[in-house]
Amino acid sequence: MNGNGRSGGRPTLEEVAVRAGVGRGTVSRVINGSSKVSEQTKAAVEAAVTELGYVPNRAARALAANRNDAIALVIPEPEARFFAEPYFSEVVRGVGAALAETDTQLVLTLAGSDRERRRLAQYLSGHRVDGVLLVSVHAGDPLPELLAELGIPTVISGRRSAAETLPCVDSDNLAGAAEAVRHLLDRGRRTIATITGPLDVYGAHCRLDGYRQALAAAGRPVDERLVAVADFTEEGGRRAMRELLERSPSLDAVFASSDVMAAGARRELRAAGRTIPHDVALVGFDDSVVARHMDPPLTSVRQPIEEMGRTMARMLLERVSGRRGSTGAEGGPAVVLPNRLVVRESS
Amino acid sequence: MNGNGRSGGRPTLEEVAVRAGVGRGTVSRVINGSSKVSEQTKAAVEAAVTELGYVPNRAARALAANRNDAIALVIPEPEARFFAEPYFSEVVRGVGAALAETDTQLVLTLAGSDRERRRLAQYLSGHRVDGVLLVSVHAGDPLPELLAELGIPTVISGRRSAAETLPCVDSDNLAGAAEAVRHLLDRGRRTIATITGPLDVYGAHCRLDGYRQALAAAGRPVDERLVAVADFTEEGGRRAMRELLERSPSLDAVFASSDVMAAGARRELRAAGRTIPHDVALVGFDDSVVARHMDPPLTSVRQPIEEMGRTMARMLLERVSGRRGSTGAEGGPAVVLPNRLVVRESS
DNA sequence: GACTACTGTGGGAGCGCTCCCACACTGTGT
DNA sequence: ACACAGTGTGGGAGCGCTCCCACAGTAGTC
Repeated sequence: MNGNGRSGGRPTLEEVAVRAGVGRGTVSRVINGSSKVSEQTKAAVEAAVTELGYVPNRAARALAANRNDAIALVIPEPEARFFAEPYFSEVVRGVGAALAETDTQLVLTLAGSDRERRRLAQYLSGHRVDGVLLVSVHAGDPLPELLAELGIPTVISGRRSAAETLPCVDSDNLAGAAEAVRHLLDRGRRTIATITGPLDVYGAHCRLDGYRQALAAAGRPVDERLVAVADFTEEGGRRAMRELLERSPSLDAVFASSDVMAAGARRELRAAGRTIPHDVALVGFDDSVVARHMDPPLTSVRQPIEEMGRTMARMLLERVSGRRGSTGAEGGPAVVLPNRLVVRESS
Repeated sequence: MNGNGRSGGRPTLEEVAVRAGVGRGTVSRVINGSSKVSEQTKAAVEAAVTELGYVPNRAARALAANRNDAIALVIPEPEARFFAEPYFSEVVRGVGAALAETDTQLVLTLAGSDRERRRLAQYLSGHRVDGVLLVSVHAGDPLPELLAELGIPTVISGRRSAAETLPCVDSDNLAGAAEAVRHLLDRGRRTIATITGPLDVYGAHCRLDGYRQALAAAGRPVDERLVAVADFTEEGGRRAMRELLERSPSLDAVFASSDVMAAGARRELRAAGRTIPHDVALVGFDDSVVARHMDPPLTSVRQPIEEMGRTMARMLLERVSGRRGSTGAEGGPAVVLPNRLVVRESS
């Protein structure tokens, strides 16, 4: 009937100890894979554990050991809407995969509205997680600093600037963009325009740099009239495309810094009577659902999002256990993963 | 330097009590909004709490009260890939919104591979969460039963059959499909075909029923040659469309039970030289990104996914606290939320 | 034979809460 | 005057662990 009845309840470590004919301490040592337990007693304890179906009580462990065996994944809500598409679930999958081996929980927290952010800050101050994974942090976000003050290990995805101080995992935006542009050059395109994201976003900036470097490497001059700045939205992509067509009607290729902007560009190109890829080749970035279902299917730069998630989680776990081992070693390494161009019919 | 130094550490309830000049019990009562505390002492305690920046220790609370203040959202991985698109993030957003008010954590668990499912079962047996949210459960899934045995409150999304026994939240698939078909009839379409999902999936079955009922209500006979069964994939949709065109070349409208299948159908229609919507009107289901970015943009039935998430979470919280209040009231209510047709250029 | 030097092991203390019993105090009725 | 319920309140006990000190046992050394 009730959940914690006398003898029917879940077994405790103490009961395991009695069953195995050893002390509590010994059982604890076995459970935690600690050293210095004779093979014999270890076997006895393990037998008792399986017989009783013992599962450690997480709360008790957390209380006694002053840790949580949980990390938080913080999702900035408003953004999520944009780049949510496969991104979100892929990150989660990667993180989940990395965590599957450990017995660390993944706690999901949304931080969209200001109210939610305040709650989050308060939540984190309660030290209810051992570490935090931050996805797509803005340059001015106070969260990383707060976490540093609280001494909570943090890993972010995507550098906020070239001089990122926090441990982070990023994809090689520059190389990805460069590859896209090189691909267009290889296809014989001569006048390649680009639609960028907001340039205060570091990733967007890198993609533009990649565009420039690829052209430069091919000995082509970079015509600034072929660069249009947008905001990662479809409407923005559309507007940018309109501008580009006006400024350089002779363009024959466009590299958009996101699939969604590419979708906007495609609409505008169609409206202007240009066919894809015949008149204008189009390449996007993200390799999202949008890319796969566009007409024609969009060539796009694929980020290894799942792997980024996995890497982030692993880095964080390392820092968590590192700190537990009293090392204060700061100075975050930045892991940069390669991107891959997925060629489809649009180019 | 270290995280749990002597006097710099986070304040405990006891310290709050001392500061406020009251006993521990009283502070606990105030914190938990419990009854029977005089306004005066309550104010004093609250002052002490803010002065000290007190945040209750979740682990201690969980241990003492034998609850977790956490619920799990179980995501069946393989599926996630398909219907992940906005679905996943929207559910999470809804659940998160509902949880924001309480101080319940959202723990995310993936259950893709068999190994992961075993780990999950083991995890859940540890009673580490107060309740579980199950997304898209298959008819034969043993998880619900396991949870019932463990006495862990559960809410699922989507009924597994007409006689769903578990508390669940679903969208009105039948009515949504019927509305889509009615819309096509209103547009003057005469020969409306449908592409269904696998019929052992209850939701797919309902959508087909909606199709039939709408036709019947309009006094149209249901021609079984206009029904093609597919599997929710794009390729399946394509194949089904091919069949339909062969069997009934004169069709002038198609209702597909998912946007992805509609995308497949669209490809096949194009290949067959039919224009959309001029020759054939097309309607999908889900109102996913695919629908918005299709060419032409796809009319689709929108499920209130975020609200479903919110509702699920609320139901679960209710059951969790209900059970805590020792009521064993079983017999799950099924909440069915209305769908809405989003009309775009494809019809 | 007494010394140190390990290796395993048992179990006390304590983590920060909640639960609940006991104890003031107030009133009200006899 | 006495008993009685009712309201606030204090604080003991205990949740199930981990940490760590103490101690028994064995082995090697002077």
